[in-house]
Amino acid sequence: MGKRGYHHGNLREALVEACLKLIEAKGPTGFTLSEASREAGVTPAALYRHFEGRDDLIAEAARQGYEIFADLMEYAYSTGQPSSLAAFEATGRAYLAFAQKYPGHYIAMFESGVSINRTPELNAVATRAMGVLEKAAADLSQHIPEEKRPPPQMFSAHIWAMSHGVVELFARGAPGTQSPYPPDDLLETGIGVYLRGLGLVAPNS
Amino acid sequence: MGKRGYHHGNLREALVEACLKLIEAKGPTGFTLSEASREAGVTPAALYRHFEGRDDLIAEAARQGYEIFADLMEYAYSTGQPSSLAAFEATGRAYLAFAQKYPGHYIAMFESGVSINRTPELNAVATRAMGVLEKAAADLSQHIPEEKRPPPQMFSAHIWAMSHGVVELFARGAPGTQSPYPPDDLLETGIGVYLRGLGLVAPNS
DNA sequence: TGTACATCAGTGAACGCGCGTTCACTGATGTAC
DNA sequence: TGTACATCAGTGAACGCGCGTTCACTGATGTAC
Repeated sequence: MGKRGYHHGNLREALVEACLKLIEAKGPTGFTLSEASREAGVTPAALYRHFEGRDDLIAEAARQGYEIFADLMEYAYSTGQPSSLAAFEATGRAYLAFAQKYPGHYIAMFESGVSINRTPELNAVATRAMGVLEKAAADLSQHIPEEKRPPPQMFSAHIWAMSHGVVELFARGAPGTQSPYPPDDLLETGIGVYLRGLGLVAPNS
Repeated sequence: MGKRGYHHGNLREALVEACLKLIEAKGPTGFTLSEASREAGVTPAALYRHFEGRDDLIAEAARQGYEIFADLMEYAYSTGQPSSLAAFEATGRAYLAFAQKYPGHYIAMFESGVSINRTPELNAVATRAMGVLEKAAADLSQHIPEEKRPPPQMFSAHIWAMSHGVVELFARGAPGTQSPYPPDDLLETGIGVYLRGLGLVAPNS
């Protein structure tokens, strides 16, 4: 493990990790490929053995992120079964937990400008990940009286938006935007109010 | 107006505009000061007559953004008076409208990493802007039965998070994240459900 | 109206630097026999 | 177990380039008299 002299052994991964670290620190366009190579303990030219360039590197970071994300979301979803409410709330918590534990991946996925259609694999894994959230929303919306049931896609878009907003504004060290509430509580209560608005949880619980 | 030969006439503003345009196109760290100067039709050195450097330039862009934003929010708020619900909803719409009309400013304000505490003026105008949202939320929360009333700061954090999430995910040409609903509708309905959850609008309206 | 002078915004040359990308190379690893 | 050879991951030198920042300068504008 680590470098064993001339051959690194696992350079591709080391470069992705360097990239994640730098993205976290300086944003997706705030670092250079030379920095990433240096961080991995290798000449800049070596990077080109593994990636076509910057976009390719970031896309791989995003792909790995979606992979982890999809797994976490699937696990959370199944954890809450058979209650569709519990499953839904678990995915919400998993979303935030992922963003906090893997900020570099999160940024690569949602803030770097990599297109999800860049490669078929990227598209596939991203679809799998977002599919869990949509499924959880669709399950849950079965319980809403039909006449006041929003389309599940709209439902999940609302939840995704609130989750993403909480992450961006309150979970990162955003400048001057700290709120007196921890992000977990904010998301939990926000989703709670929203679900109450849909008639999915008791009005005065 | 425009450049009149040797003296530009309004270079400071021209540089801010170039900066906004470039931020919009390439993100807050994706452009160089040389590009910005070139865009303004001027030597890179000229920029230093007006700004200390990159951060200073972006901070000024953000400051101007907060100024516009605060005015828009105040106008929207007063428009909805005397109904606190109407005032609140108007500020929500104004938020989204601002983000769409001034994407460069929006990014400089909320995604560039400029600290709101960089200068006293920046802090002051940012506080003024966010204060409107908080005031609208506080007004409205008077109408919530006391025992189920969340703290107004939490209330406004929820709304801000959802608004920001809608902007980031659905209002920009985000990669592969387009939803079948226009952002305006998404935000309107999302806030609607949320307010219903607080008992602020009729359950089946 | 004209002239002399102060002010100051923008110039252009210069600097050292690190960047992305290429290339022929070299040295470590794996494998056939 | 040993040897010859193929493979291939990483090197290091090289390139041209644009960057940020400085500096003494120049030329336009404003103003005092």
